[in-house]
Amino acid sequence: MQKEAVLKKAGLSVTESRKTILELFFASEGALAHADIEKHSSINIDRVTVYRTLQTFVESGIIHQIPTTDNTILYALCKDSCEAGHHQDEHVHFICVSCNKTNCLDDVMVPMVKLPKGFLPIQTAMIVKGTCIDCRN
Amino acid sequence: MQKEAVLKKAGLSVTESRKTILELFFASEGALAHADIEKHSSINIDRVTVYRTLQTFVESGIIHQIPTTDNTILYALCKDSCEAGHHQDEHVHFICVSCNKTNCLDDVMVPMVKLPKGFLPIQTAMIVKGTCIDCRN
DNA sequence: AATGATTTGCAATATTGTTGCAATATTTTT
DNA sequence: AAAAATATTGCAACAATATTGCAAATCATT
Ligand SMILES: [Mn+2]
Ligand SMILES: [Mn+2]
Ligand SMILES: [Zn+2]
Ligand SMILES: [Zn+2]
Repeated sequence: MQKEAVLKKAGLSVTESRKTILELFFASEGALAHADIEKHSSINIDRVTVYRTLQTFVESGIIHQIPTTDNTILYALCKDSCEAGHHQDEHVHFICVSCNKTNCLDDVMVPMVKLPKGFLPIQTAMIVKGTCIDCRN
Repeated sequence: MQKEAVLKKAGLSVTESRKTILELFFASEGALAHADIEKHSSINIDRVTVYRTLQTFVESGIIHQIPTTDNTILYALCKDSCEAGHHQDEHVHFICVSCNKTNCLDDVMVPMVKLPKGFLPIQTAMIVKGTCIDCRN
């Protein structure tokens, strides 16, 4: 889908900042952190705008978050099937310890897991750390 | 195991800060973030010392990290079987969206998952968000 | 108790995140 | 196509979080 189409489908205004950030996600192999976006965007986008755009994109179901253990949040494009408020991204995420890229393994679904009595699951994330296919040489 | 024993087993000096922080983990039901420790420790521990202690504890296999999507890192006690450099904590973590506590589900192991050719896993984390047993009333 | 090694707290600095508000850009209406 | 209404952006100021070097204090060893 085109940048503008994605924004319009989500009911968002089409602005330069949003198109530029979306462009970055389209072009990127792996997931992006706030800092990546601030550094690599073609035009200059204010730090605050980046924060707000990422938040808007998450809420609109355009991108999803990937938890990490380094005080950053990673973001990656959602499938078209994701919608505002209701994400459908239960695939596994792979963080390469060598190149440090994070991949969405779109074809690997997060397996169900049986929880103790009383725990009611809503959403499950699975993050695998290891060596990615590009780094195994 | 006693506080001092834990530290000695890890080959660490036994200091007031370390005992106090360890105490907090023993007393806490759920996982702790840096901020929790800074706020709730009985004696006053400098912010920098808290950072350094957490790092040391992770490296020594005393605590393990839990990834989140809110720019914090959560920490919880490891099993006795964990050792420096080589953690053995592949259990599921449960974050309650109501009370916001994070539990180690020590008895729920992270299931294996088949990765695409070429991806070599080292460690897997699984975080379930939902409603915990205490909040289902 | 004295020595040496490690840890701690402070200060200074850097990085990251939040908020209000006026200026600008976008969408909708006329 | 212009005007009006709405939404977004950037700036500034601030708050919160994280990092580093170094001297003082604490801890382990003798
Ligand atoms: Mn993903
Ligand atoms: Mn745990
Ligand atoms: Zn790699
Ligand atoms: Zn709860």
